[in-house]
Amino acid sequence: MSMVQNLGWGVIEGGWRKGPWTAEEDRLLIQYVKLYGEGRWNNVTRLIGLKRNGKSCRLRWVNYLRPDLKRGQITPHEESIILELHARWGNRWSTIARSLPGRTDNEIKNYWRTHFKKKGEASSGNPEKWRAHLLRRQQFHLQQQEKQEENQINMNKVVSLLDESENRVPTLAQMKKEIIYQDTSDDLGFIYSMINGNATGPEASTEDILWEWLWNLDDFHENITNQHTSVANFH
DNA sequence: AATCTTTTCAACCGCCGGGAC
DNA sequence: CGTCCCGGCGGTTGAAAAGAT
Repeated sequence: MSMVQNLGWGVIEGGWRKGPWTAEEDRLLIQYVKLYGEGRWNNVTRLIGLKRNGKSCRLRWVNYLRPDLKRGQITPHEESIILELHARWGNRWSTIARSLPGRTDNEIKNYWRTHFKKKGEASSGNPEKWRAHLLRRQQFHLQQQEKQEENQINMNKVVSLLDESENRVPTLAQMKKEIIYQDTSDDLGFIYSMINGNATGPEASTEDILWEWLWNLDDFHENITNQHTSVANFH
């Protein structure tokens, strides 16, 4: 096996790079898609000079770089869809993924395996862990709600600004920038501080009630997001 | 603070089906 | 026909992150 120059992670094997992608490699792949579109992945090396085989490039694009990907934690709503469709289809991850816009089969597969694979991991066998899981998510979504309310306030500012000054484009662009910045700030540190602080769970409340509550939060979140999008598109 | 254990998830692999030649 | 190439799928891996001791 003289072709293999290094068995370690992220180094050259037989002329192709493998392992985790660098920012520069991502840049090149994005450049490729911009110039030549998605597909024909084995042309990437020839046309852009990225030393990755076609399969690796495709995977990186569809699972990570695609701009229509929805990042961040799986929502309770999404989780319920995953559970429902998995019950119906089994491990047909790509089929399931088609019902979850912005989520990849890989992501769903990982999620299901880590949360529901082992018998009783979360659901029946290990109530403490399951409750901790629900609590963590509950706190997350509460925080999410606060963030969205903040954004709502900013959005109102934008709207009133729009009303006042008919054609002040630069000001509006500035506000948009501000909102987008807040929207994408992805600091999860608060979750842990909240858990450490007052982590006495929703004691004997039945799961069903909690679920319903989480669903409402989720719907609220989606509402706000949609409003935000429609304003952002209105420039 | 240090080390050992567990979990997560990005990226790999082999396999397969479809289309081009 | 065959066979070669590509892309898509699902299972698996192991480095890094998180958690436990």
